[in-house]
Amino acid sequence: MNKLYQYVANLLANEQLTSEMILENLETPSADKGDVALPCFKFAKTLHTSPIAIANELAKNINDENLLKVENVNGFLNFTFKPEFIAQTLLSSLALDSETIAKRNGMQGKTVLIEHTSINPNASPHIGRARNALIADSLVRVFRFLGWKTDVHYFVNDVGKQIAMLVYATKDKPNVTFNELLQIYIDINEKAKTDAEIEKTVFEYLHKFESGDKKVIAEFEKIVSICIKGQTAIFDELGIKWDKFDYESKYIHQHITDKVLERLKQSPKLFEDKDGRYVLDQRGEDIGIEEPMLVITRNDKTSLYALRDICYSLDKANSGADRNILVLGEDQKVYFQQISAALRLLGAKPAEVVHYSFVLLPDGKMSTRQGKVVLLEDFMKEATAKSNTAIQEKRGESDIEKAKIVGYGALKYSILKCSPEKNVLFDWNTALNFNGDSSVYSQYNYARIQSILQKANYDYSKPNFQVLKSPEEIALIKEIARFEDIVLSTYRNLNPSILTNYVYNLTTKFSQFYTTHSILNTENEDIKIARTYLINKTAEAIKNTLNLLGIDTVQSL
RNA sequence: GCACCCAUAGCUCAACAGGAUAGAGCAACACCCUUCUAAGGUGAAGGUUGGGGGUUCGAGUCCCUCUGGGUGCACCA
Repeated sequence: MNKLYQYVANLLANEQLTSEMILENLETPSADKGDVALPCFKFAKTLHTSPIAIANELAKNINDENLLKVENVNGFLNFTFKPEFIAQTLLSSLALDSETIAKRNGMQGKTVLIEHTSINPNASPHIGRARNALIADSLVRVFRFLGWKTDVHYFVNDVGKQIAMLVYATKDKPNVTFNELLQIYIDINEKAKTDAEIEKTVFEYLHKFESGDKKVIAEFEKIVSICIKGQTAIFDELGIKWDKFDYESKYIHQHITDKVLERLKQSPKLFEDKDGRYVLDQRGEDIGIEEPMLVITRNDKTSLYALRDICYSLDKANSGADRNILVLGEDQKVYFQQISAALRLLGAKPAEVVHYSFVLLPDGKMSTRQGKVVLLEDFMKEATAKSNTAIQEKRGESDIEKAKIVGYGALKYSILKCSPEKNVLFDWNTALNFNGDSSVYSQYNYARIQSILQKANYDYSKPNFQVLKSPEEIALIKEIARFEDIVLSTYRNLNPSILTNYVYNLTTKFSQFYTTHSILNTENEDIKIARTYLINKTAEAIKNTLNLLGIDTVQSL
């Protein structure tokens, strides 16, 4: 909570307007108007007076040595503080570390289960799927920062035609590698269009797998293992990890689907249709289709994906976690509503869902079949190559480790920058832009600060905050002080783009300060020490925000 | 056809729970490196917030409607 807001609220509170009522209405105006503003319009109804009169009344009794001026502008009461008071107030109460912020907000020790990505384990992920992992990974980091224990899950869809197809297509290729699978998958799908035998054999495989044929299960496991290893290796390179991989097949082989089906049979909503399949009648539920019905078994009463997903969702709901979050593509919106309705029918609480829209290319949608995709791996390579070239030009020698930090940062930033509900328009130029609104901008300025701090061979741990009073210093201090609220806002909205906006604004304020004021070459010792302290805190705020986005910093760039 | 999401500068995005004169970056134009990293800074230019109604003291933000894009509409996973 903004300390200046609290100060104003305490200053103004009276019998009619409690400090809570005032706090609710306070906002930050543009810098030329003041530091804190109170719009008085909402009080007009309850107090039966005009907003302007209320503002005048409130302003009348204010006599505070820390205020420079209080102005009533058409019902907005604007407060301008003495800069040294702002510096003192905000910096003395500043917290940027996880421990303090977690404690302050009382979230320590709670548990959140987050399921994400869970893509078909049949090929290398494209950047559309990566959006799922990137959003979720940032949320995991935010929860962890706020003191939560995180439990990150991946639901492996190891049952299904897509795996059976790969098993069929690779049966004569004992040493098939992950990178070959995408093309093999595309080819076999093409071939199956004209050759009906393929489909028939594939379904035989699937049937054997489901009914427990050990040999076929081993073949499925081999392919799935190659896929999961291949996919997680890529995500691992980006620092994205899971705690647990849950296999869909478990719900079949351990007969959990049968047990849940028995429970569903207790409900009048479940019926057997004319073909002998079990169907949930979901009419009357808030589901965005005309006649919502969820078919959960085949006519031989074996499970369809929906039933297995209900079983899995039940497990997650009953895991004991305080919160249960699922990051899911917008294509699954209606389907998720259906699973949620089924869960409620069983007396369980559905997950909280974060939907994201797809990544589009300049000439339209991605299409695996047309080969019109940008693979995550290719994006990673391009980003690293471009940043390494830039490093080479600047430093005279290449540095792959640093190039990866910079390149992967740009990759993550370009995708996380967009609010999840909006489509990301991917084009190489924007994504690999290392100037302006990009992660590189923040990493670069972070490195600038580190360079100064290395030369600052004096103690700056106990500064006199009150010597910081220039507009650039105050603007920077205010921005740093927002850090805690920004993390909480990201947490509340489950939206990492709040972090990208913040780190860019914060860095801009630093860069403006940096170009107008000198730190090491300042004559006045007090100012020199206070400024060094300030840039150290700036660096900490930049680093922490970038880390919450899954982006690393470098000491020099 | 029905349902949900989105539409803001030439392009890509902001605008904290409706608040004051809608902000950045990229591109294009003009400046600033003998001073702590120019992957930087400054200036000028760029807008009827897709169209039309409504609610409100106040609407990019809420409601209705139209247009355009994204997504989905039982027996795939």
